[in-house]
Amino acid sequence: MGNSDKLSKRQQAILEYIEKYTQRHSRPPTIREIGEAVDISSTSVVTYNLAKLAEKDLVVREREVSRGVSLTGKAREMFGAAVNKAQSMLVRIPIKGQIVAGQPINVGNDTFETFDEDDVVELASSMLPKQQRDLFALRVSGESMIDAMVNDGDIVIMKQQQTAINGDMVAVWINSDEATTLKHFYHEGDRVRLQPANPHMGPIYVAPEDVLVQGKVVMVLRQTS
Amino acid sequence: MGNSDKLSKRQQAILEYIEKYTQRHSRPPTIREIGEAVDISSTSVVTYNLAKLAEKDLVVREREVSRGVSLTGKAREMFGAAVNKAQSMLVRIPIKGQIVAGQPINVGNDTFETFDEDDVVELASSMLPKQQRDLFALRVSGESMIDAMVNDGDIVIMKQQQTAINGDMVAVWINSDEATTLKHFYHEGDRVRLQPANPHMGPIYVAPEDVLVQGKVVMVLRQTS
DNA sequence: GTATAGCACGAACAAGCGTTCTGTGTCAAG
DNA sequence: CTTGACACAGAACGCTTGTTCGTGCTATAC
Repeated sequence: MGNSDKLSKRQQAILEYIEKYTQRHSRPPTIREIGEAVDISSTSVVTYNLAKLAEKDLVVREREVSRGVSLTGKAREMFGAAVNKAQSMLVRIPIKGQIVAGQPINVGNDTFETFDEDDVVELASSMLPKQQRDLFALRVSGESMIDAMVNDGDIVIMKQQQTAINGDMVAVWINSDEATTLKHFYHEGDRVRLQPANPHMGPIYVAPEDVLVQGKVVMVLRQTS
Repeated sequence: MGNSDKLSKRQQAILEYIEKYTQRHSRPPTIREIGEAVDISSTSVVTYNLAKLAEKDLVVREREVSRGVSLTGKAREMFGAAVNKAQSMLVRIPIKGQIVAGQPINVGNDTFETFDEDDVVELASSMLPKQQRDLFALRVSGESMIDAMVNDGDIVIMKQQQTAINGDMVAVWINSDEATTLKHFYHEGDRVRLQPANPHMGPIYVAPEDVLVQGKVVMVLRQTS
């Protein structure tokens, strides 16, 4: 509010330099480095401007500590920079292969610990369920999952489990059909109802011993560009 | 290979301390801070151990620079920490509202600079196109996008643009229908073909002046748990 | 004309911090 | 028993880095 909230050009440049330097060097700059970068020849002028930025809650300073300057969350949001909070970490999920209608999912006994760079999906932990163990990804091959509104080429993030509770979207192998399908799973008395995600389509009913739950779907991703 | 690859307990503790301190303070520790933390009373012993860790490609040192120590990627992977590579940053995309069939998308002229924490999608930059300006998210309301295999509740990540090239998945407003739809866009002579993503459904044809491209879809997200 | 605030500057100083030097102890190998 | 490698230790030093002080210029308010 008012003129006091405006930043001088020098102050704006200082903030940008701190952000860029910290990203690049994994540590904040010194007072002298800031001065050199924004064309201030005196360390006391840098200190004066940092004090002003601290008043505006854009930097935090620690006295008599080398490189004791950091940007506040408010400052980082000014840049639209990705704010890496403790709970929003990147999670890398291996793409274990493909999901194809005519064969069961092969997730094997791999421990997912060594995998190629090309075969991972990176997601923010905030987008995933709390329990992030046993996650893997499969890429859909073919049009057989369209009733689940999952297209050829989509990526399905799954949690490895062999049971389902009502409403779970699961990958099931149906023995009698020799097919894998993605559907919402419901126990109904002595049979299992498999409900497509597409509300215009009807369910199918199978004997419990005819289905094998191969995993629970936690997310579907479609990249269109 | 052999004993020389093993870390001493001191060296292991030093790496862990550097990692933890850097996460917590947004800057690396000093030689003296490391010494205090792992019970080494002499700065020269810390320096000696850091030199050993550098030989093993676990830290990088910069000479005669305060806090000039950082962990290598190899060291971070040892902890199973999320590896934040330069190209894999978290990007936060605001959820600007809903996409509903009977009204055009309202993205307004907002600059996306202030938004609630609850209304963002966090994604790895590796999952997004190179050009990440002008991205926003909309949550789908209703079943009108089912021909695009997009379900009620799905999140659509869009890029703000008003033109389309052939094959782009776009959100278009059709004046004569008074409807928003998501379809693949093709110029065909003097008309526009809008092709549903569901391969079992046929295209619609509209006059170019009857459609308004409101954005290009770059990703669709469905959370099922 | 005076006072105040904002912004700038150089110099000096103080504290932080990394490097170097010298010395010691332990252990394994010869 | 000797030697060499490894790990450790304290002290001193030198450089890096942050703080303080005094000064100057401009704009604004009274």
